[in-house]
Amino acid sequence: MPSADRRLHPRRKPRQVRAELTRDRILTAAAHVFAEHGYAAGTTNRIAERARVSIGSLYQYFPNKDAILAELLVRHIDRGTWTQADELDLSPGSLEATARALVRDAIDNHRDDPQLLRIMIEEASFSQEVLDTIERHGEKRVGQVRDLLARHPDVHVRDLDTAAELIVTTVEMNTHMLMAGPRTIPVETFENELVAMVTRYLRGDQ
Amino acid sequence: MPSADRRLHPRRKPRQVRAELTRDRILTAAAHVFAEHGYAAGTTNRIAERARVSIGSLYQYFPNKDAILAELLVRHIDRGTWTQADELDLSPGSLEATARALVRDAIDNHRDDPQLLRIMIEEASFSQEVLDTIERHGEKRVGQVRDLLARHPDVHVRDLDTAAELIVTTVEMNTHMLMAGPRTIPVETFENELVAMVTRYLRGDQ
DNA sequence: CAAAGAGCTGAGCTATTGCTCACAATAGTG
DNA sequence: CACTATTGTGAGCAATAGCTCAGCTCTTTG
Repeated sequence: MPSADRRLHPRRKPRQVRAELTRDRILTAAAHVFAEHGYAAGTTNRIAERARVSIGSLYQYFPNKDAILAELLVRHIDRGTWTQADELDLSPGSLEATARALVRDAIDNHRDDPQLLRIMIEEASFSQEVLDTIERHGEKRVGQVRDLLARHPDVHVRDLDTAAELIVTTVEMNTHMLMAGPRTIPVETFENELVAMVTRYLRGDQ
Repeated sequence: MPSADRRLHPRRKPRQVRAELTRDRILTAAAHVFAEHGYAAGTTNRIAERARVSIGSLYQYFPNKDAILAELLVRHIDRGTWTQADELDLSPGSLEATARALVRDAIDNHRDDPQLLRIMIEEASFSQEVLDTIERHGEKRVGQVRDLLARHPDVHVRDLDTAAELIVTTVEMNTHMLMAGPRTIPVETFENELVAMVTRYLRGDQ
């Protein structure tokens, strides 16, 4: 299992529609296989088999296994989450609504394929390039939340940076746990409590 | 990589001191190797090498690779954490102290070897037997917290069970994130904010 | 001290993986 | 249609993993 292969870009760019289709089939299959078997046990041969594509074709578009997961991850990140946060009500008294927006965003983000996201978050040992992408994305989110908190009149916390980091992790991870495990708590209950937690923390009236 | 081997118990029980020593050496080495290379790349040969023990000896005490991580995990779980929670002050006004105890507990639990714990939490694909152990441990903790909340006069939340689950996950995961990544936030600041969050949530004064 | 069993060794087996490459099939172009 | 570029194939290679086993060394015991 070669771990430090830096080449993540396809060795051949698709020029015909057929090729683009094959690429997509591979990615779709990979998503299913990774979600079902995990990253380590999700072999490239299995992916090719599931995509009804020869193993050779797979390696025409992806230089190695890591690149497949990387592409999957980048696609997931780029696919417009976080669109709601810009158009938020920042007037006094709207803190709970703001918190709810954040929580909803996280929940939506996990709905598509919680298993695959689990793999991507937990199992993968990524190359530095991909790790940087994740890191940047995380910082971006924290930054956005920080700005949001800074603008909102109802927010009273000691340190904005810490608060932002804390909130992002809390919302993300709790949602993650809820969707990953056996659904023992109804989603609405969960959402309400999580929103309550974030709201009360941010409001800060002791 | 056989994944569903149910036999987790050693094939030979140590009867001489020498054997017990070897076993411990293997476990210690495994902890280091897993922490350093991750689970997948932490090969049994590497573990044996680091333990200065032949690969054959390793397989006399552990039927397979999974069993090693399993033992490591069980040991970590069994090693008395959570001792503080029983002797807590439950009088009115002590809510923050209670929350702080929970947070401190989590932080202490991560101090020994955060890397190894990271592996154990994230990377391992465990057998059902080990998963059950983890599950039971998690439920136990949530149960303890639930009882704690039920007893404390200052706690005002809608649903105790959800609150308990939420708190355990939040405290655990935030701590986990803090210790795993590059220490960007000082521990005291983190502790204070996390305590504030939990306290305000539990107090529930809207 | 000698027999017996516990403990230990490591070359190497089996299985599997990520991946290559020589070739075949198909699509685009004059 | 002929020719080229693009796309697709899959047997099989090299590497490496987990793990076995025949036989050695060390402890214990009488």
